Amino acid sequence: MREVRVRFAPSPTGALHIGGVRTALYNYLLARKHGGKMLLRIEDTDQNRYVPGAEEYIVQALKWVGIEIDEGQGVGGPHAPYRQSERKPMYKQYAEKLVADGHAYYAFDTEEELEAMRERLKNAGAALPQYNSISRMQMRNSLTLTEGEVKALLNDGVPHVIRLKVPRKEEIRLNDLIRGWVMVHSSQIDDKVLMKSDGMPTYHLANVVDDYLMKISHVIRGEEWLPSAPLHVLLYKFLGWEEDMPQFAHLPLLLKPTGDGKLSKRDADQMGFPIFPLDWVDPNTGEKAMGFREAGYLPDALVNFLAFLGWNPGTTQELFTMQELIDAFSVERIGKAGTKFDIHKAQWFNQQYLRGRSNDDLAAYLMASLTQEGIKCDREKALKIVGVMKERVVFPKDFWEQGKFFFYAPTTFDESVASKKWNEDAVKVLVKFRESVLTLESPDANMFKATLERVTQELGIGTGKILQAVRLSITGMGGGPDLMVIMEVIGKEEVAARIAYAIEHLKLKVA
RNA sequence: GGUCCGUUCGUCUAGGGGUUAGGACACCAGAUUUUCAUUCUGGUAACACGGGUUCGAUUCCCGUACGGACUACCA
Repeated sequence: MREVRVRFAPSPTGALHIGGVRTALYNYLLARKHGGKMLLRIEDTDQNRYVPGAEEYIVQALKWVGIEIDEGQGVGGPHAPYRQSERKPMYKQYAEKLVADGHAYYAFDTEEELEAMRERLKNAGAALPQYNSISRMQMRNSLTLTEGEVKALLNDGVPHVIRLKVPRKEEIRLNDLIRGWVMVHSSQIDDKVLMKSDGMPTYHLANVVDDYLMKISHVIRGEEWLPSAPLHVLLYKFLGWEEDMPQFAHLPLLLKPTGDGKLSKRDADQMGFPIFPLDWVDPNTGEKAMGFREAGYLPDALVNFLAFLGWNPGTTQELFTMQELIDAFSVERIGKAGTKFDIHKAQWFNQQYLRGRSNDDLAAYLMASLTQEGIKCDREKALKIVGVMKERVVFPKDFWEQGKFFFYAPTTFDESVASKKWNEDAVKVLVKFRESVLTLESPDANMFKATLERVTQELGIGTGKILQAVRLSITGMGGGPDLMVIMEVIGKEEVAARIAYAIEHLKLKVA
């Protein structure tokens, strides 16, 4: 079997879309599964759309999610350079060869002439107003001009492109790994530009030439490429590379969560979830977008989630490490239908992975948040907080955001809880509890608990009846982790102070 | 418009000529938890439609509908 060599070939026109990450992931999984190579090639043949920083972003993003590049931009390799703009001189000879072999031709038409042609065809009621086997005979190209005229134009440096001479009647067949045989008639394909007038190849030429030169065995890419895949097959044939043609696998698209249509940044913004792996600031517009990383997603959770968007192992196992994904992966099990993007599932994965982290790691997350807030906290305390919060967080930042009461006394109290649970009995208990607590010697959770129970017993009030009021006085909220542990963490003075404040503050409300 | 691709619970999906159509997320209910969350148990919920083929079709075939992609000297 041929060595598996796959490539991820993004265009540096902005931040890497999450769908792109999934494409890269599937490529990577296949490469690793078969002990093959994963390449990264930058497809920057459109100089107009180049966005500074995009390439670095792509490299960083792949690195963050754990997709390792064996060969390509950023790491080098035997087929360098891996940036198509730097490979510019290599493409022309293949285009020229196609011309020499009668499979391509020079075209000198101006933009206006092209526009006029389309207009004319449209008015004539043509199904598709394009440059093809019929219309090309009315245009200015090396098929209609004499050899001498063509030479003269070329010598004069008249701007021109090289177009593929697509056969008039030919059934083009393509065996896609995911979709099976796809048949397209050549009459449906237009004479695509192969070399642009600026001397750069178009995607179609560059992609085929590079995949051949880099010995790519499988082309795994988004479904948006399926319509032009037959064109690529034609190119392999005309270039005499049929034997080395890679296998194709066109991935189903990622769709927006509600309604229909391709997932876009707009949808993500509207629904408040990220669409890029990392934070991104558009250098042209200055527009900022939050990344999955910054939103608190763990890379292994994101990878697991992404892997399941369009693929499944055929078992009921849901949680997979990268290595397990590699072992279980197969292109055959990739689905055909588009996949709606459900951020809930991503959150669930994140929660699962976060729980899987050691308390030491989690404490580190919390301490990082605290440092940002300018709060000092020793490791022991952080460990305690993390231990009691672990089962209730989705994101690392939740330790801080949902646990602020560990560091700040509440200044406001949840109205609905106060109105329901704050009453004379509660206040009675709190007053006495506060006094008792102050007499304790560095109390732990159990001592707080014992004290509270003793007080309620003495007053003949059920602990359950007033516990939420106690919680309210300490945290300002009606829910949260083990209250006794909270008290242990903040200490008896703080407990006493908060109770006093709460009694004072809530007095008016109740009266 | 044309070409191509697709269609199983709300979502991701398993399955596949005869099944109580399975799982996960979400949702709902009960239990546990002194609260909330967790956890556990249970529940609601799907084969787009119409024709064939067949003893039998959700599964195979053909249409229709719906959705998507593509239709640039962009990738």
